[in-house]
Amino acid sequence: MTQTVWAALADPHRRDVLDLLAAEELSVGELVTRLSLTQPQTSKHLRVLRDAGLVRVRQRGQHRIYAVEPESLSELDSWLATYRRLWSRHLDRLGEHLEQTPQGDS
Amino acid sequence: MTQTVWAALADPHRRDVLDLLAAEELSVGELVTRLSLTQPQTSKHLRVLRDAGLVRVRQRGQHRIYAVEPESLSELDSWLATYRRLWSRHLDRLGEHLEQTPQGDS
DNA sequence: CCAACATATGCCTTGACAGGCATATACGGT
DNA sequence: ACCGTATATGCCTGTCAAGGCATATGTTGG
Repeated sequence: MTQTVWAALADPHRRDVLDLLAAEELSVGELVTRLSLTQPQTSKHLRVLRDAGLVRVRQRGQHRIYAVEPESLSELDSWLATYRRLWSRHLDRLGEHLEQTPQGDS
Repeated sequence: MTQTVWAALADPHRRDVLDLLAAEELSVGELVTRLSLTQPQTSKHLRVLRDAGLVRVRQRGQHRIYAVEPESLSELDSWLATYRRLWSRHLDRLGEHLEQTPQGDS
C-alpha cells in the first residue's frame, strides 16, 4: 500500500509528472509534450501514479485529464514528521529556526 | 543527488532502519536483531543510506554506531511543500474548523 | 602476531522495472 | 459505420537492485 506510493515516487520521470500536475491539470498529450517522453512511457507512468492514488483522471472529450491527488502524500508527510522534529531541533541549536512552529516548541 | 535519497527511501527495509535510528543510535548488530535481517543485508542497506546522506556512522570500540542524518530529508520536505499547500487547501474547502475540533468523530 | 568478534564487501542468481515498439481500445466528427 | 485522434496495453529486452552466501576487513585483547 504505502509501498506503492514510495515506489511510484522513486522514479524521476514520475516526480516530473507530478510536479507538472501540481501546477495544473493536464492531458496525456500535454504531458508528453512538456516532458519529451514517449506517449506509451507517459501512459505507463500515469498508470503507476494512478495505482498509487497519486493522481486521478477524468475524461474530457477524447482527452483524459490528469490531476494530482495531493492527499495521498499526506502519509508521506506524517512519516516525515518524526524527522522534521529531529532536524528542526538541530536547527534550533543553531538559532536558525526562522519559521514559526504551529505547535509549541519542544 | 536527490535521486539517491528517493531511491534509498523506496526500500521498505531501509525505511525501517531509519525509523529505528530516528528513535536512537544503534550499532549494526542491534539493527540486525531488531529487524530480523541478515547482517550483510543490513550492512548493504546502511551503505545505501550512508551514500544518500541519510545516516552517519561513528566507531565505538569494535561497534559502528549509526545515527540518522535528519537534515538530508529537508529537501524531501520542501518538495512536499507544494503538495501540502494543495491538500490543505482542499481540507479548507471541507471546513477548516474541523482540525480545531479535538475529536472530529464521524 | 593470533584469536574472536563486529562489520563490510564480492560474487552470483533472480526478480522487478523502465524503455522501445507495435498494437489495441476509446472517443468524436462526418 | 468509417476515419483520425488520443490514450492504453502487451511483448520483448536490457539494466539494476536485493537477497543469499562466502569471505575480506577492521577492532580489541592476550
